[in-house]
Amino acid sequence: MKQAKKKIFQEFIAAKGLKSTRQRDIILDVFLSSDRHLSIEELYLKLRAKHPGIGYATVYRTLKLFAESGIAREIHFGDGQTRYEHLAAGEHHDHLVCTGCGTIVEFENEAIEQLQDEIAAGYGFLIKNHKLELYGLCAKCRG
Amino acid sequence: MKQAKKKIFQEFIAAKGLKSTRQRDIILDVFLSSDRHLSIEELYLKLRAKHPGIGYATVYRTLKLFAESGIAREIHFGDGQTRYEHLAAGEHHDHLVCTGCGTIVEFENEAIEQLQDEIAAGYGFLIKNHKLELYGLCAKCRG
DNA sequence: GCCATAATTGAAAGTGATTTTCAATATACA
DNA sequence: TGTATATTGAAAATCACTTTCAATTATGGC
Repeated sequence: MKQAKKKIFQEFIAAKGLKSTRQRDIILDVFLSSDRHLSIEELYLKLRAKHPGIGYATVYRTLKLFAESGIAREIHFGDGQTRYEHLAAGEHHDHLVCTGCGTIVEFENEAIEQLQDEIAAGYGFLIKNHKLELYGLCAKCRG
Repeated sequence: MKQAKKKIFQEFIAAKGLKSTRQRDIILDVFLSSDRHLSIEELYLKLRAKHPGIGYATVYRTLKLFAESGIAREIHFGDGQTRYEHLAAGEHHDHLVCTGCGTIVEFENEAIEQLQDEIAAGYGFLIKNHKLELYGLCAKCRG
């Protein structure tokens, strides 16, 4: 599935008339083998550890391309940091965020998605995507 | 209901040992008589039209106070702008955002809220608040 | 009202995250 | 291989706020 995403990205690059570069390969590789929900800063530091030559701007630019190509999604948890998570085609999930320790849990719920579509339809909207985040305290932090 | 919010804010100010100022009164007044979901920039411009003396920093500071006092809520739609919406006590709603024309529709759905609590409970979380935004095209923009 | 104390203000400087600029370099294709 | 064009890294610029600071303004006691 890592290979599948790499292939999708290569095709995206080719279709756009862009070029395949050493940096993009490295960033994609490190990105795909990282935890999900990594902030750009965290990914940059991880990259720098093995590949000191890679610049900040390149990481930003490349992550945007990942999102554009569909293999990644940008997420904001309101802490001022942008995060990207890698995503399989068609996959979708929402987040539970612990405001105590920062733990992030992913979940999927078909019933909620369906309700959303119904609500949207009621207002004449055609939903393209959505964002659902639940903020609270995890079991540990509830004390 | 505008009066009710003004009263809540006055009480908040008093309880915190803060002062009631001309600027805060003006900003609150303009804020409450504005469309919901106004960005800070938009509110600032609207304010400046009638009250040229009011500074940017004061608007930012005052909106934060509104949020703290409970009469307003900060919202982010991922366009890099912070918005504030005025809110009646205990009120909660979510948003439908048209990515075509920017129209924002508010909605409430008890069934979704309940499902959220169930999901959260399943992971041991105690939910404090949540954010649900549906992005898509409104009836007009579906064309 | 008058004073003293402390909060508030506006302008400007400072932040932090992200973007842009630009000259040098690398890639793709003829 | 040559050439046109995309990409890169470093540094400067931008954007949306936040902080600083000296001047101004409320508030409570007398």
